[in-house]
Amino acid sequence: MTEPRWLNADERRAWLALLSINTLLPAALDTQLQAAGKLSLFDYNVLAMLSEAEGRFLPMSELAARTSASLSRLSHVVTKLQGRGWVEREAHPGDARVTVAHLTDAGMNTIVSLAPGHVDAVRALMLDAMTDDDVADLARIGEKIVARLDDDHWILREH
Amino acid sequence: MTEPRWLNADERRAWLALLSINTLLPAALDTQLQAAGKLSLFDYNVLAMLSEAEGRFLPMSELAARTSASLSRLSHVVTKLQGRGWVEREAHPGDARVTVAHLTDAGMNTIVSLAPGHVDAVRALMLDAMTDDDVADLARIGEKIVARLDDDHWILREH
DNA sequence: TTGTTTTACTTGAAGCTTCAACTAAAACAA
DNA sequence: TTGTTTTAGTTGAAGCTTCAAGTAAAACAA
Repeated sequence: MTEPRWLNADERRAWLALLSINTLLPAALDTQLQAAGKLSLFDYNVLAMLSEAEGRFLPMSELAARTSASLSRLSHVVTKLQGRGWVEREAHPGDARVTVAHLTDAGMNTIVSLAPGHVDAVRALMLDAMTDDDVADLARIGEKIVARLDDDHWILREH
Repeated sequence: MTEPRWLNADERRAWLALLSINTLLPAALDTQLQAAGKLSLFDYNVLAMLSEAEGRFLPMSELAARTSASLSRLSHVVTKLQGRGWVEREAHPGDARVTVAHLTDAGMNTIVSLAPGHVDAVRALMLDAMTDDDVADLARIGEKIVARLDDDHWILREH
């Protein structure tokens, strides 16, 4: 019978802080984006990832990877975004299994108009609380955790 | 016309890492808890916060604060946990507006049996990826962000 | 070639969260 | 006291996410 190793003080502080950030930060960003354009943080990220991709399109699988989402979740959301005229589904020329999500001009205009307010919110809610060293530390530690959660996560790919 | 200040490399890395952790970590912990006891991470935290409170009870508002949740969300979840016999609702003696949530013996047994597996998962998914210094840095930076999001958040109260 | 497995995605239902509206008691103001 | 505001919580509906099941094409195996 092995005693479970309990959390020490720093471990507990780190874990509880992450848990709280996890709930509060997306909620605050959702509120901002909902007010600015009636979309969620996840919706925004789908549009943002497409806007940064070459040709503004990506296969559903790749888009799911870049938004850390399940294919099912993404499929439902793309259907919604398609209904708003921001995204279109297209066939992949080489592989008939693949669906390509394509950001429309209307979708591009939407993200361009929302980006400044969203970035301001990210700054106001977290970055402004931190020194430059803090930001560098968080980037380093955050990427370690991401690597542990998913060792070939797209953000770890060298650019 | 002011140009929006865009994110620099470290800011972008920190933000994208946090966003990914935010999606992947709760999902992985939900999976573990779902398999171990058919409950969500949020359900677990409600039970955990009650189990650590004196007398194993807390007003709904205080429990909502300690789980970073809205009262509405908590109310729905407490109804569900009540249905499973893990929590009871009681009247507050001094203030008739207040509902007190009380962890039952069955609820206590549930959390005691789930805690070791949950802590192991938290270790495996994030803490084991970090050095002791990383953990201390994350605790410090995380609490700064929490303070920015909610300046009198319960985890910042001195103990 | 034919059968099997894997990959990529979609769908509908069930469960969870948010939102707006509501109730009721406590606190405050005149 | 009476009226107003604030606090504490609940509820139902709408929207979102997950889950299980399904489709169809590509890859692989014999």
